[in-house]
Parts: sequence; structure tokens; C-alpha cells
Amino acid sequence: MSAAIKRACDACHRRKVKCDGINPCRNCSTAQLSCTYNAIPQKKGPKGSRAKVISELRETQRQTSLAARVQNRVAGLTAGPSQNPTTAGPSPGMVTGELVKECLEFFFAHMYSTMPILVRQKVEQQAMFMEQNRDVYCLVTALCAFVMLQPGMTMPPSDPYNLDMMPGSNLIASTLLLEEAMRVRNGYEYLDSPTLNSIATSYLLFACYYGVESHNKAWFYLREASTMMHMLDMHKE
DNA sequence: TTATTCGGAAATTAAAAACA
DNA sequence: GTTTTTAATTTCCGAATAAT
Repeated sequence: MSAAIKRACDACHRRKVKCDGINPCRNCSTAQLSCTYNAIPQKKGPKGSRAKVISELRETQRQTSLAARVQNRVAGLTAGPSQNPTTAGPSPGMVTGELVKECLEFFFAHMYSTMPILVRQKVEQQAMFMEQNRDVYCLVTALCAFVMLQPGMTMPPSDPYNLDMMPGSNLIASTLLLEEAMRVRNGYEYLDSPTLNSIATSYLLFACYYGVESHNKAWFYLREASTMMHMLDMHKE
């Protein structure tokens, strides 16, 4: 590139063409434009703290170490004598009764008004036996994953994933729960006979993925929920 | 063929951080 | 204090497109 001139005129700047810097400049003359230099240049250079990169690196490393701790913790939870981590059944210790209780409490206190997709009494009843019913287990796990994403939701006092209330621990807990829900859900044919629970689960998966900005997955599960509603003739009066 | 538009690479600049 | 690093802005190259 030839040496850039100190300042391009307004028209050349707009047209993204080389300006000779005089008034009127050659481009403006040939285009019969009035050649002005009215634009006020912006201040160049970084604004505010420029420690953005180092902050990002710190955050990435923190998340990585946190995730590693969670992996270890989960490996410990799932490494029972009769437990194979690759099975499609619920992982013991992953979705604790206390976690479910807290998440249901939060959901019905703060979110039910804008998302009335569940009946409290029914869910609480079903949740007691969720280990025996994958449909319910997935619903409850997805619900917990969704609730853990919400601002204001705190980790239960027992801290089931041993995250020490560190910043970002909610997001990691949510991710783990989402993975758990997906793993169990992929282990059985929930589409064979969709239920209200599986529709709500799809909707909660949509909400979870939307919350973590995985928009393609989010829309997929929203669409899935909508399709299952059709399968159950819920679009009819 | 010539003129125009515009995505984006390269250059420029200045603030913040690092260093002596 | 000076130097280095980083990030924001500006210039304008050159490919794509439109006009003649």
C-alpha cells in the first residue's frame, strides 16, 4: 500500500477510495462533488482497561479447572460397583432430592407465572419416584438445568457437585444436568409415545440451550415440543 | 469498458501495561 | 521516566457488481 494520507475527505472516506488530501481532492473533482473535511475523527486506541484478554484467559482457565473438578466428582459419583457410566439410566447422586426440591421451589416462586407448563402437585408427586421413570427423570433434570441458569438461583447448601459456590458454578451445574438429561433421554425412545412430560422436557431443553446461546439446538427442541404437541392432538380444541 | 460499491487487510494511533 | 503491547480507528486495495 502506498503511504496513506493524513486525512481523507468526507466523500472519499465514505466511498472507501484513496484521497489525495487536497481541497478539492481529485476524486471529488472528477465526481463533481463538493469536497469537505467536516467529519470529526474519533479518538483511536483502547478505551478503559485493556486487560480484557488476560481477564478472558483467567476466566477460561478457571472454568477449565472447575470443569475438571466436576468431572472428577461425577466420575466418583458414577463409579459404583454395578454402575457403568455409559448406561442410559440415571446417575446416582447427580439429581439429589434436595436439588430437585430447591429447583421446584424456585421455579414455582419466580418462573411459573411466565412459563406455566407444569402442575406443581403433579411434578412433586412424580419427582419422588423419578429414578423409576426416565420420562419424569428427564423432565426433572432438565427443569433443574434450566433453573440453575437463572439469576438469583443459588446452589443448594449441600453443594452436590462440590463446586464451593465459586462464581460460574451454577453454569457448570446446569451444563452437567443438561448433559445428564440428554444422555438419559437419548437412551430410550421417547418419541414412540410422547407424553406431556416429554413435551415439557423438550421445551425446557429449548430454554436451556437458548440460555447458553446454542440457538440452533434451542430452536430444534422448541420445534420438537411443538411437533409432539401435534402428535398428541393438542392443537385441536 | 468504465464507474461504483464495499469487505476487509494494513496502517495508524493512543491508552494501558510492563519495565528500568 | 521510557518502551512495549494492545485495541480502536482510519485509509484504501481490489474483487464484485452496476452502469454505460
